[in-house]
Amino acid sequence: MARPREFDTTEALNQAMQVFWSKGYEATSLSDLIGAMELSKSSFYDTFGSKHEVFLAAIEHYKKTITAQVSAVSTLDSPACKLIESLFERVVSRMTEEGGQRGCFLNNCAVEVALHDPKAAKLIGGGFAIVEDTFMALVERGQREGEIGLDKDPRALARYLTSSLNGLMVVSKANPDLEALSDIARTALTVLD
Amino acid sequence: MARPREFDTTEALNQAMQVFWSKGYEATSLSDLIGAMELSKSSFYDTFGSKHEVFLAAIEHYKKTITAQVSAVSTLDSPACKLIESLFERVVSRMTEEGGQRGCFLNNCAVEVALHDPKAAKLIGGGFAIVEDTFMALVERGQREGEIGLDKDPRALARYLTSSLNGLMVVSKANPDLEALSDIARTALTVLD
DNA sequence: ATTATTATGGACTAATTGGTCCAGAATGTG
DNA sequence: CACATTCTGGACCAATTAGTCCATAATAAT
Repeated sequence: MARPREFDTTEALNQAMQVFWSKGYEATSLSDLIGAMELSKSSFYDTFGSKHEVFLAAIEHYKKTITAQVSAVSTLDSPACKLIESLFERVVSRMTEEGGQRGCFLNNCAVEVALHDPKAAKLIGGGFAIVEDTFMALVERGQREGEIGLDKDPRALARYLTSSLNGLMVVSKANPDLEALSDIARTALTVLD
Repeated sequence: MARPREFDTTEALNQAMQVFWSKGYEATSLSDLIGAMELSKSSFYDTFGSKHEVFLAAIEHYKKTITAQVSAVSTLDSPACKLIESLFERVVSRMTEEGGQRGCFLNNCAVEVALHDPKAAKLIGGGFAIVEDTFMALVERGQREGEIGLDKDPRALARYLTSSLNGLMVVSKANPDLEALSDIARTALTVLD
C-alpha cells in the first residue's frame, strides 16, 4: 500500500492554498488539507509542522503566483492605461463567471485573519504591496506616455487602485452582478482621466 | 441561583453580533456566544435555535444599526458632498484608531461566508443595498445642489462609493496606515468632481 | 400558598478538532 | 541480498465542537 512518491512540495502547497482559498482558514480542517495535498497525516506534520505553518506558506505561495501574473501583464507593450483597465476587466469577468467567486486569496485572508494573526497580516501586507508597486509602475509609465496627468501622485493612485480592486471583490461576493461590477470598474477608472 | 431575568433579546443579539464581528463566524464558539449573551446554553437553544440562526439574526441586527447610523448622517443639512466625504473620513479614522480594525461586519461576513452560505449572502446583499441606496440619495441631492455633474449616473456612483468603502476597509486590515488610507479616500472622492 | 411559567446548571452525546507516535512497508543504494 | 532512508496507515490522545435533555430553582400570577 505504502508507496513512497517523490512529491512536489510546491505542488502540495499549491493544493493547500486552493483549499484555504475556497474555505477560509478556520473552516479548513486537517483532513481537508491532507486530502488535497495527497499526503499522510504523518508526512504532513513531518514536512510542514502545523496547519498554521502551512497557512503562512500558502500565503507566501500565493504571493509568488500573483507576482508572476501581475508582472506578466505589466510588461506587455500596450499603453499603461489599457493594462490597468484590463486588470480590472479581468477581475470583473472572473468574479461573474461560474465558480469564480472565491475572490482574491489575499483579500480573503486579510479580512478573516489579519486582525488576530500578526504573522499572516505581515505577509498579506507584503502581497498588497506587490500589487501596489505594480500599479505604481504602470501609473508612472502612463504619465510618461502622456495618458495620465503629471499632476497626479503615482503612489496615491496606486494605493487607490489596489483598494478599488479589493472593494470590487468584496461586493461581488454578496452580489456578483455583471452590470453592477462594470459600473464600479468603469467609475473607478475615471480617476485616471 | 437560577433567577429568571427579563433579558433584552435585542441586547443579547447585539452582544452576539459583537463576537461574530470580532472573531468571525467559524472562529466563534458556542461558549463565546453564551458568555457574551449572558444566558445559559439551554436558554440559548430554546430562544434562538442554533448558532447559525443567531448568526443570521446578528446580520439582520447589524442592518438595523447601519441603517440608523447612515440615515442619521444623510439627513443632516450639510451639502451632500460634504456628507459623503464625512462618511469616508469616519471610516478612515475608525480604522486607524486603537482597536478599530474590525472593519465592517457586513464586509467581514461577505468575505468569510457569502460563498458557502446563501441565506447569509442574501442578507448581506440587502445590507450593501441599504448603503448603496443611501449613497444614491446623497448623489442625487448633490446633483440638485449643483455640486455633482448631472452627466453622472447616480446608481453607478452609488455602487462605486459602496465598493470603495469596502476596499478601504480591506486594505486597512493588513496595513492600517493613516497616510495610505487618506490617499485612497481622497483619490476615491475625486470621482465626484 | 399554590400553581404555571420561565430560566438554569450541568450531565450527557456523538463527532471532530489539531496533533503525536510508531511499527511496518516501499524504495534506492550498496 | 542487505541496509538505510523515506513514507505510510492507523491507533491514540486530550480538548473542543454543536447540540439535547431534564430535574430543579426562581419568579409572576392566582
